[in-house]
Amino acid sequence: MNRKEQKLRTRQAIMDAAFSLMSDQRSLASISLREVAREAGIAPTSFYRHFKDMDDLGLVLVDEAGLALRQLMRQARVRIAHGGDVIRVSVDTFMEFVAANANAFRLLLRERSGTSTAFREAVSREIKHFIEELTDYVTRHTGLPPDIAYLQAEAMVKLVFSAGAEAIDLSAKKRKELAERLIVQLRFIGFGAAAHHSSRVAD
Amino acid sequence: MNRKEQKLRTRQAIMDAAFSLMSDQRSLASISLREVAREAGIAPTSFYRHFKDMDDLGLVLVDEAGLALRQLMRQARVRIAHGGDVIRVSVDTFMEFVAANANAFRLLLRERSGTSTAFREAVSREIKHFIEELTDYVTRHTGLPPDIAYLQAEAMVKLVFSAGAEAIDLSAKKRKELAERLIVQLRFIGFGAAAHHSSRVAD
DNA sequence: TAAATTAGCGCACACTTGTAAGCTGAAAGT
DNA sequence: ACTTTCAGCTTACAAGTGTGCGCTAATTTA
Repeated sequence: MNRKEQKLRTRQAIMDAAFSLMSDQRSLASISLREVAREAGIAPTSFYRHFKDMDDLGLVLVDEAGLALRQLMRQARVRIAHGGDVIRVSVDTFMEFVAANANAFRLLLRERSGTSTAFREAVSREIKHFIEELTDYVTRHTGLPPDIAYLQAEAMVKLVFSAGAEAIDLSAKKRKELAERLIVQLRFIGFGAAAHHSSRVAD
Repeated sequence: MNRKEQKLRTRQAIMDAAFSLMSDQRSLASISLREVAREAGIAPTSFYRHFKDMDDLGLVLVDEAGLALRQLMRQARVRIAHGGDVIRVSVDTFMEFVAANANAFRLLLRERSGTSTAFREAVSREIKHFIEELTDYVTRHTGLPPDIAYLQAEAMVKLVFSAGAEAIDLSAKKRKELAERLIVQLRFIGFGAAAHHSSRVAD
């Protein structure tokens, strides 16, 4: 019984090693299998007992980052339920996530426009997930038709991710300013979507 | 005199080689100096007669891509002057650029969240340039105060780039659909910004 | 015309990389 | 108690990397 457990522990050590080798200066693509093994404290060839190759590892890491992102959303929902402005709470929660899970977020950002189709698709899925959840929320709370709600949610998520990318290596102060700007911009979108809808209805 | 000219030609051959080695599967970071030299038809060590190292080359390429982007803006302005919807013309022009200069755009996208601070700053500068030009346009054509015009322009540019990133490996048909969605989203922002302004004035 | 400059080359070196092959010892299964 | 399984190891190799050094041949300068 102890055997499976130990294997899982090593597997986790490999994943931790890979994450910790990432930084603003190193992308996953620039990290070698041997480096990861070294950091994880195993022989290079032992790596293969856990992952087919570095790409295989990468996909698992993307999934993990996506998971963290979904936990973030759940946390945001809890906070919103406790009262407070929806947009502000969401943006603040997101910025906290970016600051706390910088490497995970960097991974998502980089692989979004990276060289591997599989990676890009994996990240794409995570973002789509995000958009769909928000679409759902928007339709339920504004009564906007689904197509417009989707456009609004998509624009918002893209803006938030774009701001997150910018925030990732900014000082806390600058990040706060960025968040404030983002909040206003999100309101533009919300307002615009609502106006677009009512002008259509008026026709 | 022929000496300088030949040198420039080789330099250009190196840059062309680097660009042509890039694709959706290969990033600049994954291309070796030796590969570039091979593609350019020179000895590996001859590379150093033109660039300090691959990073040096990369920065020059980012600048080139930025230049192409600015030419794009100029072209869009010409088209707008010839009549037609501003947003639609801009989006169409942008999408044409993305399709025609896929590798240049990919370079910008990747290095925006890449591992080199110098690269990130270089790309950041290009995008900022873009935003400032648009801010200028918005203030002149809507009479919005500069701070709101900036927020609007920033949001629009971010959305456009985000869509460009998505469009880059899409079929022409899907790209067209994406462009249509983008246009609506940009209108949301324009509308929202204007509404935000007038509600403030009303206070 | 003689001297100086320099783009480009070949060779060489010290590394790093991914991964194949085969061994070992301990845990799990019988 | 015996056998099977298998995580992790060592060793090994071929391929690729960046770059220092010194040469050559042609252009530019004086």
